[in-house]
Amino acid sequence: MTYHHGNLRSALLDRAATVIAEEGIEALSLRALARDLGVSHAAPGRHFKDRADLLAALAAEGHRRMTAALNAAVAAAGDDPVARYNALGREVVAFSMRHPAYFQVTQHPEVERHSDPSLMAARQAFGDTVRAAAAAAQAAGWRPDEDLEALQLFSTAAALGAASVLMRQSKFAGRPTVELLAIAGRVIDLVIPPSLEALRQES
Amino acid sequence: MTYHHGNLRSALLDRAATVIAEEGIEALSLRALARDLGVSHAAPGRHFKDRADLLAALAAEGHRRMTAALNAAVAAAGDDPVARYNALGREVVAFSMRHPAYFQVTQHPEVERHSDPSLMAARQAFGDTVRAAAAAAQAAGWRPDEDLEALQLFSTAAALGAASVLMRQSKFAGRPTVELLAIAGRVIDLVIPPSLEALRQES
DNA sequence: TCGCGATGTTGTCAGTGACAACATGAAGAT
DNA sequence: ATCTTCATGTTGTCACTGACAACATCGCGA
Repeated sequence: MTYHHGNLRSALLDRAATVIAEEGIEALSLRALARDLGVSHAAPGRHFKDRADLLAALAAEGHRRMTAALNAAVAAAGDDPVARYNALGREVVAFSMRHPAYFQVTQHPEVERHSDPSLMAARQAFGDTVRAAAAAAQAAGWRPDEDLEALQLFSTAAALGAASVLMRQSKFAGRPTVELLAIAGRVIDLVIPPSLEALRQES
Repeated sequence: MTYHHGNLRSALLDRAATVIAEEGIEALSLRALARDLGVSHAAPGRHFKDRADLLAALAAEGHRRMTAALNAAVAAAGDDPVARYNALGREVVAFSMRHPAYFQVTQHPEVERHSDPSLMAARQAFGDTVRAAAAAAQAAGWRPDEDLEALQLFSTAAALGAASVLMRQSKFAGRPTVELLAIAGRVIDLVIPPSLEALRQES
């Protein structure tokens, strides 16, 4: 019988994402992951310093995937900076529905306390993407007199907050994703209109 | 030596709030609470069915305290429904800073999955307070054409999301509370202006 | 004074995380 | 082909945890 799994680190991360999506972060157990993957209880310790280290790695990957998705959504939205930031906000919620485990782990307070370089770098890149899009929208005419830090806090809080509430409030459970995305879209439109043209018509 | 603590349930909840504020929810341990309070490891089991039950009780208390604080803030804001809802939003963030443990436990996904009747009632009362204030603000002229469910999601996501981000993002750590409340105030003003008069001047 | 329920206690079991020491596999150097 | 080294498995152990059982004490009401 072979001792070498060959790809255990990736398998642990993938399996962890499945468990988190199904049962939540607190249900994650290194020993259970090892059992699921057919290795001994100490094998995960060869790839991750401890349970927090695995969660940090998963959160780093989550941030990277989310940043990539946001950049893709922004690029697909054309040249209008207001439409681009609106698309970014909608993609935050869409991403959380496509990847509940990655989203949850990026937002979990236990993980945020972990000072892992890879995670901090991924978080920084996420912040840079949001900041650049917010600054461009403001420069184009959205809330020009507002402090950018407050604008950023406002828009990320609304998008991340809406994603979290839609994910876990029982009143939204069971509703079709397309309906939840529509509600989220209206929330994002309250944050920033869907286009510069729409912004001009508001004023 | 007396066997009867006399007030163990309350002491457990108080001590749990302290541990959560200092170390986070995942650091909470029933045995450690029992040690801290000088009782045996099984004593907490006489007051709470399990660890999740204690967290649910703490979250129920957190919701009750937050609802009371929101109602007080709304009442203190006078008769203008727009000013009242703005004050409610600011109080969400102020409460989270005064009572970090209660706030965290009300927002924790692990706790939200717990179907405890007292917690669900407290959550319902919180939702009723927010819904009533949002409906009154809308009736007075704030976003009159918008779906109330989307408006509510927008405003609660922004307020709760801002509170969470200010609490745990390292870029805000160490800043004086008065400064964080000022940033939060600007975020809430972006959700809803501070008065009906200010709302009229925007249009 | 007695009985009963509330609320403590000691004890046990299974699971966990973390770590140590040992075992195997793969890759590179000779 | 062989040897060495590092990566990555293994078994084992310890302390802590949650949960539960059985027993012990306390307080209150009859």
